[in-house]
Amino acid sequence: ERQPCMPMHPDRPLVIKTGVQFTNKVRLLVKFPELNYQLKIKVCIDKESGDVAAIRGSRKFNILGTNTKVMNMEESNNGSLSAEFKHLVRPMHLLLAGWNGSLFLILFMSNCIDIDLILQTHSLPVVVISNICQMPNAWASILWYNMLTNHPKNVNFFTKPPVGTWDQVAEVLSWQFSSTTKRGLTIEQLTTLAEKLLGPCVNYSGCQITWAKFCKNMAGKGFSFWVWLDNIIDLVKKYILALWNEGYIMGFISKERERAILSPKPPGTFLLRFSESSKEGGITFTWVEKDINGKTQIQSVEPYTKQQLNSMSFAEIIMGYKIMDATNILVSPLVYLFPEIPKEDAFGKYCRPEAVPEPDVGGDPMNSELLFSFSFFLCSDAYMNRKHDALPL
Amino acid sequence: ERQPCMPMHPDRPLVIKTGVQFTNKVRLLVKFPELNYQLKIKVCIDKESGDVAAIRGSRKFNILGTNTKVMNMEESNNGSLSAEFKHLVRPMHLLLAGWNGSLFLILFMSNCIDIDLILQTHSLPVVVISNICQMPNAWASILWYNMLTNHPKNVNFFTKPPVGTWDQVAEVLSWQFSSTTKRGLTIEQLTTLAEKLLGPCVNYSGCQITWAKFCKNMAGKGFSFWVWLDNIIDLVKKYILALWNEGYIMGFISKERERAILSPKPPGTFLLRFSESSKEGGITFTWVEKDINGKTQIQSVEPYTKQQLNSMSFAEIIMGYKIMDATNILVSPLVYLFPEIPKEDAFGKYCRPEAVPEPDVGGDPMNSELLFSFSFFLCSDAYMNRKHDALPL
DNA sequence: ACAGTTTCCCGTAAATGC
DNA sequence: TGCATTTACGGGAAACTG
Repeated sequence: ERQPCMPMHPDRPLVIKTGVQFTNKVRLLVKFPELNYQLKIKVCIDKESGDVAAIRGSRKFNILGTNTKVMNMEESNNGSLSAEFKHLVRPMHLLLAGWNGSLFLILFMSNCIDIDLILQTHSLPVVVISNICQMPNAWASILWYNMLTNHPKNVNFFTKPPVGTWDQVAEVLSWQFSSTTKRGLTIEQLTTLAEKLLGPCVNYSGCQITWAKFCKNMAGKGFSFWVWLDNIIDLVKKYILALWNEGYIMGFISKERERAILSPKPPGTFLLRFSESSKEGGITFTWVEKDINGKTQIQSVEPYTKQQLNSMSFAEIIMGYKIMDATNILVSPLVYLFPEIPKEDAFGKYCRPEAVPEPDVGGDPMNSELLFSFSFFLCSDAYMNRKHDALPL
Repeated sequence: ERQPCMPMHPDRPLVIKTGVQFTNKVRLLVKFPELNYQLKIKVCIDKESGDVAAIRGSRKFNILGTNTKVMNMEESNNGSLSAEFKHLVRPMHLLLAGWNGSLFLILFMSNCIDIDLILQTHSLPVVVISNICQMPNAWASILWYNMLTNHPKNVNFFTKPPVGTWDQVAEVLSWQFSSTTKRGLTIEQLTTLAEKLLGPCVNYSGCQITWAKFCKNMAGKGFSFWVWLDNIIDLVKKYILALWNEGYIMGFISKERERAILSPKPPGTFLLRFSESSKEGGITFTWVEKDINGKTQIQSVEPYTKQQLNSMSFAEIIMGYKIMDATNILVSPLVYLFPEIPKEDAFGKYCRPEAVPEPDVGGDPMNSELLFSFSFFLCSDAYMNRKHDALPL
């Protein structure tokens, strides 16, 4: 049977794209020998509560493919029953009421109605998207939900989304980096982000952040804080992963603080920072130089975009960057990566034969506990990865 | 009702991609007033002959969407009957036996069996592809078929594909340029192509070219003559259309002839030519210069690819190209476009504000006659454009 | 093993709906 | 009218298959 190719976002469970396959395995954690070979599981997707009653009158979503399966013995797992649903494609019309209300449940029910417990379970709330461009917002919803509630099926969560504290948000943001790269966010980086969300403040701990602050357009900008940050995460993963993993990218630093830490440094000292104005994610460098009068100047280039990084690696750009000096000679203004790493030491090894980025980054993107929900004795791995990702339960 | 967006290849009828919509209109050219409002047309796709008998036992292709339509009065067209089939999506399994045998027919049949003529028609043979990367080969099949036969439905044409003469092939090749740009191929360009196909020869007229020569991998190369040329056509259309339309691109010229015509010219004379080694389509320039000893040298750069032309237009590349001269000063080796057009006159206007290519190129890619087939009184526009292209019949 | 063919699905652009 | 959302489909890459 055909295996789908690796999707771009295997690390973002609980988001389903219409027309894209996903799989889901249901296991029976308790053995009922008399039920072997006759337990059927039906799957459907709905906003309802999970009661069997709600299944009638079900509407809006079509789950394509077989939606009923007979559970069978699992070889690997001490003989417990399981059923794996594949090909749950789901393409057609749905009535999403905007992002806020668009949480759904995937329901699993058994045909076992002759014993007096109803075997059923469901996923955590999922978000359905129709185009990959909706992934950032969808993932933001998943993050906010799991950050702020342990409720297993509150599909109306976003009708009045709770506020989070900066401490919670900070943990989630750092985790978004650490789960897909080898490095999370430092206190300094997080403080810069806090200032971006909340304005200047002595201590951000305990400050409240609304869903709107997190995911609605920032004042005067055409994009939200999260979309901006998510594009930076994407930039890091695809273009500058090695440099990020090495810790060479300060990334999030305010212009004021940048000036403060660079000014005392010798000319040629530079740091790498993300663009604040670009929605698409950009990275630039800022360096110290002395002007003709010997006055210290802080300079930087226009941020590099993903397009530009396609044709040359950022390490090569840094190593090769030259400007015209006062005597009309081309010189590199970049000498020491802040605080004082010679740029050759930091970036030389990523230049020569074509800086090969390391695409293998491990890490579970979401605390496993959050992703499972139990109801009676049925268990669904709500971690709805595509088929390549065998989930050890 | 939704209109699909403009496909990339509206100029390549008779090629159908699985999963992509196409439309087809059937008209009744003779009026039978008593038949109005009760004439139904059924469509199907098959390798068979077009006999009604062949419809039973039809298999392999699913035409999705409504495959039966009632013909209705056409407002614009003096009250004749017509039926337009939209959404003839066709996605699933088929049994193609390789490119050679993969011609199919689209059959249209009416329900009118109470009068003793059977109203039916069919398309010219079509090629079904499953990925756009198969388009070049598919289009080559269509070209070869229509170049060499007038048979309306010889689906077995490629079981023993006839040879063509160079004269026929030359006409088709030139037409591939003239139908999508404002300029066909000159005798000189065609002669270069003939030499590539047939080797050195005094007079190519009457020489025979096999299907294999045209469409199977060239000796020692991983691609066919046609794939190479088609990628050049694509390069021209997408990246250097204006320059091509102006006639600035000599393009096809052998290295020997290039040397012969450039050598007598003053240093700085250059011409533009396509890469012979790149499957993907590349363009380069070759110029005359004098070496330190005053000896005439012919120089050229590595061909520019589509990737590189994405970030800078070819005109800008030409205008900005500089090399280090003997005294270590950057100079442009390009002065006169062959024979003696100052490069500023030719390319200056395509540089400044971002060379805006003119995407509007008219021209019917294929002689209309070839594209229609008639059977009794039904007529199908086998020119299966997507919906944007209203076909004046 | 391999090459021809199909499937998968992202990402841009266009169309649609609200 | 504008914005949110969906559809269309090219294109790169993986998977499949004879």
